[in-house]
This record gives sequence, structure tokens and C-alpha cells, in this order.
Amino acid sequence: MKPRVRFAPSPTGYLHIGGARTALFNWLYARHHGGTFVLRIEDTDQERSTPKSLQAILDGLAWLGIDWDEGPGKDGPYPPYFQMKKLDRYREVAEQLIAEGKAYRDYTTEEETAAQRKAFAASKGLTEKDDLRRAGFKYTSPWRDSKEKRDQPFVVRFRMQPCGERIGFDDLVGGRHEKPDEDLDDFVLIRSDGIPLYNFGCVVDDHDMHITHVARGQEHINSTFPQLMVYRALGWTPPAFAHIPLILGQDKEKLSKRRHPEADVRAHQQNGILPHALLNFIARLGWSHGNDELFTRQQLIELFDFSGVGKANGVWNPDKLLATNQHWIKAGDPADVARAVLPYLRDAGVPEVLADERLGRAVKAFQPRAKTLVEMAQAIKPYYLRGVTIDGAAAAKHLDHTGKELLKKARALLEATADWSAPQLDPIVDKLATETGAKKGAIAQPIRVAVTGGTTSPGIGETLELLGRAETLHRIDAALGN
RNA sequence: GGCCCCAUCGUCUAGCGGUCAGGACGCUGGCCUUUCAAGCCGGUAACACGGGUUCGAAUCCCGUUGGGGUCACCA
Repeated sequence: MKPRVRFAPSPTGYLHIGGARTALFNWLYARHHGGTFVLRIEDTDQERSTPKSLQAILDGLAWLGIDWDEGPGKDGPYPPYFQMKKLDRYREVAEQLIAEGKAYRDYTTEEETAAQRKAFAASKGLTEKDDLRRAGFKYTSPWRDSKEKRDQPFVVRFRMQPCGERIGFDDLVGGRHEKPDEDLDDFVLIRSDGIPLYNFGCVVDDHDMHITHVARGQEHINSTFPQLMVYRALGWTPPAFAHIPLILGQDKEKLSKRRHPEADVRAHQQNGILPHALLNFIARLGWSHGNDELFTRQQLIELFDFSGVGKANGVWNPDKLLATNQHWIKAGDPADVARAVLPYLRDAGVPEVLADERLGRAVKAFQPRAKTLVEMAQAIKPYYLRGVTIDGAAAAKHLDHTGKELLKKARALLEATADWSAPQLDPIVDKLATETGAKKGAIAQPIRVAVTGGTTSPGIGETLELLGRAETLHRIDAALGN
């Protein structure tokens, strides 16, 4: 049977880097096995869900190249893919559980529940919720299936009937997980407004959508137990689970949107990270294949398996992300990189630029020199402008009297060059060095400073070719003070 | 705090009873060189601790310590 997996984000913010990795692992698993990747929107948090967030998540996935087979905009056999569109279905399943005595209507209001907590706390001289649990607080409904409150709003609670049994599952990553059923409370399935809670909606949907493998963050390990109870009560077979270790910030805390800017996938896009580089990096955070570090998209698909996923949480390492990005910029096809750098060039203030042959050459020159697309755009920009501002220190060092004399000689040779191409341009430095007895650096640096304004650039030939004959001579003349 | 999970260089990790404990990032020495990169060669650095099991433990078991997660009418 082909696996059916899903990524089920809640549209309450941008695509989180942890979510992106969860999506990636699911996607890779589906693609590896020729299965189906489902995107389901868990929009039951009415307080926080927004259309804008939904769009941000969709955009993030699209940018990363993670496509779904069923989900928003892609009809599949088990719609709908938005939880808010199948409220009746949850209600129907809940009613079934109630009818079978496995769940009940609880007419207790939130206020009453809170009061019960407070009373318990007071009796123990405590205040904190956490302390209540330690002190043995266990919720019991005063209004379970109450007849007299028949027309009042109610929540549907799962009826735990602990019998000292250990419930458990075999995790594809973490191995066996067990917990005594006494540890579970009567948890809420459906809120008083008729909207299901995560532990219920998710079970119903995974079942309805024929999900075979649920890969999600380790923070969900504990919620797996109540979900297992629901599966059992309904007589449904649970999917296989794979709980993926978390990504921690450099402070070793769980990557949070509040404290960690790197948690935002868009931040990396803005910083000039190639989508594939980010994919490669987050794949390696938690998953490994021997000593390999760099993977193409195709290789990831071929090699990925949950058996390669480790158990320990991983710390975000910006340096390594950068190194990975640098690699893929360098290794990429110049035309592809050119296309990728285009938006960054526009942002840098080079609106007229096109992904043409000339940009291709510029990209090629800077591929080994840029760690990010932002850097590359910055580096390329001066080649698209008329004239250049020369750095004072660079001028002082290389455009002194002798520097200018050599520059004049170079200019003459340059002007006489018929074929304005790197292979023709480069030897001029050697030629002049031989003629004048000056060192190559003494020839090349004044030229470099004159045409780029600074002391660093790609090879002289490449640089001049990129600039073009007219602009090169123009800048040299300007540097010579003509 | 209860419950759950985890533990190899600073970081990501390989290792699945016998290895000089390997790779990558970072840091660092050198080579190359017309600058800057890139590239190439080398170096630095780890099995958290304590008990077992075993002829032999990074690998298996227990405990300690440390880190993380989770305890809602959020997901």
C-alpha cells in the first residue's frame, strides 16, 4: 500500500522553520515511496487563524518547492481539507461516541471549571495550575450529561475509564512509548461552540483521509496518547507515528517565533538563502545519511527514510546554513542562479536588469564569491551602473603616481584590444608586467581600483569583460582625472 | 513539580560489542595566486558522570546529572 502522509499546519502565523521541516520529511517520505502528500489546514483556532497566515504558509511551501497532491486548490478523494468546513462530520462522530457511552456532554462552563480549579488550589494553599496537578487535582464534571441543563451549551468530553492499562505505540523514530491510562483526564473533544479540538479533529481527519503515517514534532508525543484512546473508542486503526526531534535556537530553547527570527522561513528568503539550500540544511538537522552533507532534491527523495532520523533535538547553526547556501550558489547552473538573484537585484536598486546572457556572466563571476543572493546582488550591482565611486584608502594605496603611470599604459593596451573578452584582456597584465618589470599586482590593482572602486573583484579579465569596453575606459579615465 | 523524551568535538552528526572514535560547519596553519573568493593539503576539538553485564563497552542495563517537551473549551 502506498503511504499517505500529511502536513497539517494551523494558519496562525507564517510558516515556521520547524513546520517546514515537518512538511519536508512528510513530503520526502511520500515522494520516496510514490505515495500521497496531503496538505490539511487545521483552522479550528478561531481566535488566531487568519487568511493572511494561510497564504503565508502556502507561499512558504511553494517557495521551498514542497507541493501537495491533495489539499487547498487540489481536490482529492477525501475533502474537505479545511477543518472548519467539516464541523458536521466531527459532530457526527462525537454523537456516536456519546451514544456508545464513550463520551459525554459536559455542561460545566469554563468559569465553573476555573472555579473548581481555584477552589482546589485554595484548599491546598496553591495558585499555579502546575502545582494543582502535582497536588493531585483531577477534573470531574458536576454536570455530566445533565438533564436539567439540556438547552445550555456543552462541551463533549471523552470518558476515560482507566483500568490500569498501559496504552502505547511504536514510534518510527523514538521506538516504544507507553503511558498508564490513569494519567489521562477526560479531555475535551468538541468545544461549546461546536468546534473540535486538536486531539479530536486530527484523529477524525487522519482516519477520514486514510493517512498511513503521521510524522510531526516531538512536542506531540504526549498528545498521541489521548488520540490513541479516540482511535480505540472508534474502532479505528491508528496510523504509524514518527515523532521528529525539535529544532532549538542557539540558546537551546525550542525555536519560537517570538525569540528566534530564524524561525521564520521568510526571513531566510529575505536573507538570500536559496530554497534548496534551506531544504538541504533543515534535512540534515535531525536526519542523516552516513557522512553525506550535500544532497540534491532528487537525492533527498531517494535517500530519505525515518530510520535516518535521530532522536535528539538539534541546535540551529547559522554558519552551516550559510556554508550550505554558498555551496549551492557555487554549484548551481548560472542561469538558474541568475533567475534566483533577479528579485534581489531589483531590491538592491537595479530595476532594469534582465536574466540575460550578461547577467549570466556576472553570476558566474560571483558564484564562488557570494554566500547569499543578497551578497551576490550587492556585488553585481556596480557593474550595472554608470561610473563608480573610488574608495579613498584604495586610491591612496594603488592610484599614487606610479600606479597612475601604469594605469595609463594599461589603458592604451586596453583600448587597442579588438576582442573585448576575458581571454584577450587578461594577458594584458602579464604583458605589461614583462614590459615594465613591475609586479603583476602593481599592474592589476590600479586597474581594479579604477574600475571597481575597491581592491577586490573577480579576475581582471572577467571584470573588464563584464563592465564592457566603453564603461571600462570611462572609469579609467575618471580615475586618471581626465 | 507530575509525566514523557533525549545525551559522541562549540554546533550538525557517523558509529548499531573489538575503529588510531570518522565526516561536515566553525576556528586555525600552509599551498595556489594580479586582489578577493573558490579550490587543495594539514591542525584543533567529543563518547556527561557513577555503577553494573561482558574476555572486551561510545555502543547493552540501572542510577545520577544535565537539556528539552508536555500538562487548555491552542495546535
